[in-house]
Amino acid sequence: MPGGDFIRDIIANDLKSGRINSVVARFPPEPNGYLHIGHAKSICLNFGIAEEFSGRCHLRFDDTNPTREEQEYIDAIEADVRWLGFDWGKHLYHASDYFERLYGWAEDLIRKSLAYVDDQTQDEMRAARGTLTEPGRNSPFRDRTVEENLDLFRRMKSGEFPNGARVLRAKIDMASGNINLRDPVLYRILHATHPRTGTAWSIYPSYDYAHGQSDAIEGVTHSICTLEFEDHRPLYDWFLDHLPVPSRPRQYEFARLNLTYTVLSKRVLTELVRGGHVKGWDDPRMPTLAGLRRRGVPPSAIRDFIKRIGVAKANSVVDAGVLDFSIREVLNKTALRRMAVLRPLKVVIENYPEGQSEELDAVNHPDDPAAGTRKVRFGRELYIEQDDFMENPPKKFFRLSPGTEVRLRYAYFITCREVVKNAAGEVIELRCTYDPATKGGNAPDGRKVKATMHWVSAKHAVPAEIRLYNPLFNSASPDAGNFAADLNPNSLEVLADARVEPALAGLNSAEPVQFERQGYFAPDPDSTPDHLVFNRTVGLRDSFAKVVGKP
RNA sequence: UGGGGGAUAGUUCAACGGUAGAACAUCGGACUCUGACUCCGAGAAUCUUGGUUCGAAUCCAGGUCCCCCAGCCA
Repeated sequence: MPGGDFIRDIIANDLKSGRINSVVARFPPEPNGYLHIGHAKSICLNFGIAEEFSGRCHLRFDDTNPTREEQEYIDAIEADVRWLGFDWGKHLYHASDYFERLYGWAEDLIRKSLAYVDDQTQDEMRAARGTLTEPGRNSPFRDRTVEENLDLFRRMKSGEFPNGARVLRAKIDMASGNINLRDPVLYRILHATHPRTGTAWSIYPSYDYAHGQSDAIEGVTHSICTLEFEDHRPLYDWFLDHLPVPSRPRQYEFARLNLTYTVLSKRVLTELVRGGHVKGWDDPRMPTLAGLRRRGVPPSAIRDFIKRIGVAKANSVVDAGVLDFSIREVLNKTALRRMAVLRPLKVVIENYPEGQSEELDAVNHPDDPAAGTRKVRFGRELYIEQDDFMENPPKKFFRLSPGTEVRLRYAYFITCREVVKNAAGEVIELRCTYDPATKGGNAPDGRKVKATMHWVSAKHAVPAEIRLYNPLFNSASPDAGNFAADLNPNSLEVLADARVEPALAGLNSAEPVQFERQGYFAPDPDSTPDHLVFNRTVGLRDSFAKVVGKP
C-alpha cells in the first residue's frame, strides 16, 4: 500500500480498516484566475492519490461567486490540468450543478430553525461579530419565525431585493471562539450573470455552505484543502451533521506551496497581469502553469518537483532551485543538443581558405545514440560566445585568450593570434589559426586542450531572438501586500542578435532543446520562420560562474 | 489577553518508543569533445525545560517562537 505522507497514511488506514471501499478525491478550483504551481501541488496530490489507490478524482469548479468568475478561466483550468497529465474522465462537476439541491437544504435548515434571514447591513454584522477575544452579539433578526424566514428567503431567491439587502445565516453560536461558527453567511444576494447558470439565480451560496455538501453529493471521501481552512472544518462538519446528505466526506488540510523569489497568490498574479507588469497569464516569468508551459517546462518536470517537496502541515518555502533541478533532470535526458551563440564575437580563421566551408558531424544527444547525428557547417568566419574570450584571463580561465588553444566542438583546435578592437577599445574580432590535423576535435599527436567551446558559422548561422528570464522578484520572500516594491526590473532580458545553427530553424516542436554549455531553450509562440524566438527554460548548472563570481 | 495549527541539517521531507535518513543546496575529488551530465566523498539538524521509560524526535507537563481566523472571497 503506498504511503509517503500523512494524507496517504490516512487513506491507507481508511482502506485497511474498511471505513471506505475506495477513495474519491477532488480538485476544486475557483475559476477566477489561472492555475499556478501551487495548484499543481494540490492537483498532483488529489489525482495522484486517486491513481495510487485505484480510486477517482473529480474536477469540480467551485463557482459560487459570479462576480469574479469567467469562462476564460474555466477553459484555461481544464487545459492546464490536462496538460499537467491528469484526467478526470467523466467526473467534471460544478458547484453550480448543485444550486437547486443546496437551496432546498437551506430551506431545510430554516425549517429546523437552524438558519435565519438577517436584515443587518454589512457594517452592522461586522460590528456584531465581536473580535478575536470578545464574543459577538446575536442579531436582532435571529429569532424570526420559520414562516417569516421562509418567505423572506424565497423572496431573496426570486430577486425581489437588491444586492446586500439581506443574507441567510446559519444559527450556530455568536460566542464561539471559532469565528467561523458565529452565524456564518450561507447565501447572499448577487444580481450577477453566472458563467454557467446565467441570470437564473439572484442568490448564491457561500463557499462554506457549498463545499462540503458538494463533496457529499459526489461521494468524495477525502476532501483535501490547505491549512487556512483548518478552522472551517467544524463548520464543514456542522452542515453534514444537520443535512440529509448522501455521504460523509472528511476534510484534511496540508500546507500550501511557497516558492522563493515568487508569489503564489492569485490576487497578486492577477494584479501582475492587469497592471501590465507581465505580458499575460502565460508570460514565461509567471509561476502559472501556462507560463511554465510557454517557457518550455515539461509537465513531467513539475510532477517530479511536486514529488520531491513532499506534503506536510508545516508552513514552508521551497527553494526555487529545486524546480530548476527537476526541469534539468527531465530535459537532460530528452532534449536534443544544438549550438547557439547568444552574444556573438566574430572569429576569423586566418589559415582557413577563403570562400571554403565544410560539413562536420555532431551528435544530437551524447547519451542516446538513437537520437542520431546532424551536420554542422564550418568556415573561415565564425561566431563564438563573448564570455568565452578574455584578453587578460584570471588563473582558472580555461577558455580562449591570446595565445591559448581551445577546441571548437566537433570541429578543430584553434589558437588565438590577435585581438581586434574598435575605437572604444572593445574587442570586436579575434584573428585565430586552426590546426587542420585536429579535424573532428582530436589531435593526432595526443595534445590536450582545457576547453571545448560552442560556435556557429558566420555565413550559415541563422539570426534569432533569445529571451532570458530571471526571477520576477528580487526578494526571496516578496511582500505580497506590496509586491511592486520587490519587482525585479531585469526579469526579462532580450538578446536580439543571437546566432543559432541552421538545424534550429526547422524545429517543428515546442520541445526544448539544449543549447550546449548554456541551457535549455524552447521556441516561443511568437517565433516565425523569418524571426526565430527562443525562451530560456532554465540554464545549465554553471560551476564556473561561481569561480569568477558572476551573478 | 479567544479559537485553530506548526516547530528535525541552509532548505524541503522521512524516521509512527529501539543505530536520526534522503533530496536539493554547499564544499572537496574523479571523469569529460558541454566548466553540463555521471560517479565518489565531506560538513550539516531533533525549539526549550522538566518528567515517564532499560531506551524519547516520538509519550506526558510547563515554556518559547512561527502561521491562520474578525469577507455578503475561496
